[in-house]
Amino acid sequence: MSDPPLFLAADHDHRICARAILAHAEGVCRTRGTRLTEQRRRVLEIVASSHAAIGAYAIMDRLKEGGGRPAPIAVYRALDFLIANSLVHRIASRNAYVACTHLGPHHGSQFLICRRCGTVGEMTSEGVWQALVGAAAGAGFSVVAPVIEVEGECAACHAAATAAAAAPDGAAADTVAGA
Amino acid sequence: MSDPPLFLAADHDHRICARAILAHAEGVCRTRGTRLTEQRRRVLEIVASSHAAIGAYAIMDRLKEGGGRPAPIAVYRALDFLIANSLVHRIASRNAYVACTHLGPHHGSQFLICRRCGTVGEMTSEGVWQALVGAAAGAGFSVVAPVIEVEGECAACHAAATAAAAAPDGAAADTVAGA
DNA sequence: TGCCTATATGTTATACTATAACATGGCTGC
DNA sequence: GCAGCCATGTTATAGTATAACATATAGGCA
Repeated sequence: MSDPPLFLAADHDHRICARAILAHAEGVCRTRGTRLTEQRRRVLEIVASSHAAIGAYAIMDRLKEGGGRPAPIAVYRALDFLIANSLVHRIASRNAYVACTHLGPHHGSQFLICRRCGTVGEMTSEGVWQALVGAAAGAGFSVVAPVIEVEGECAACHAAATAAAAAPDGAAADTVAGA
Repeated sequence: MSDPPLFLAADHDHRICARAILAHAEGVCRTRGTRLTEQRRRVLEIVASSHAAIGAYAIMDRLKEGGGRPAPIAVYRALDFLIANSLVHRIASRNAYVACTHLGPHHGSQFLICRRCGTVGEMTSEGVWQALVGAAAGAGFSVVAPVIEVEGECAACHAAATAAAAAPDGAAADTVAGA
């Protein structure tokens, strides 16, 4: 079990992540005979430009920076394609989208969404899957497509918040926690 | 472990469910000193009128049948109150709402949504919770508010679909499965 | 090559979901 | 009564997603 960490340090070189995601997408499309068109590629690049989820209209705004005047439907079409090919995931609880970082076959991811920094970690826990399928089966329910999106705190933000709370009256306290 | 079944038979007397939900709501409000106003009660009645999730605008339409002309915000305010008091749950993956049927204290429900009949079963599996918290902790993530919404098939619909698929060329096949 | 077809994109309009901002009403405790 | 809080009314708008139809482009095949 040498899974890569779900949450990378804030100062990691994100270009490496983005490149890996794009390279993977090209491979997937080549294998399946589908087309990673310029528009789809640009949407994927934008979605993959950070580990936070991004909304469809924010994607559209980013596309406009490139000079075009895309309509919402263009973004949704690209997202539909990317989601159908498991290159992007929809975060239903946020109406937003993240690039898939689990670059291999698997059934069902769980998304860990940090409430402070917004970073989304994609987890594929066999234990969670089995617990869920087992519990559902106990109710006679057969699982098809689980949506598991967990709001919480990533390690870095949790540590920062804890440190801020412990500080007696430091100026840093409200820059992180706010409450 | 004598939990009530998550999915009741299609022909169950739903008035009993609805009455229990309303009675529970009255008890909760009495205990907390909050007010189950007429508007909130009517919204809860509508949400509790079936075990399927219902959208905010469908609730509004149902309210109109009663003669009023409620604005969307009125429905959302009532829903906010009901959700804050754990009397109603939001199904993020559907932008819809269901009445809480787990009438006691608990942390985090899992929702099983039948793709055929739309019925939502509310499950509170300790095993799923522990698996999720444990797996998240392995990534240094502390869980605050999980959203677990599982699309699948309830036992009744699964049985009906299986029977239809097994029938050689029965007329009933496409009335259930469609594909 | 040139046509044909399937797929992708453009264009316009609209549906669906949710909230902001401010005014009004009504209950409760003094 | 009235002060304060909570709930509701009213109007407007923000945010998310899709329908319907026209056009363009890539790639296969005669």
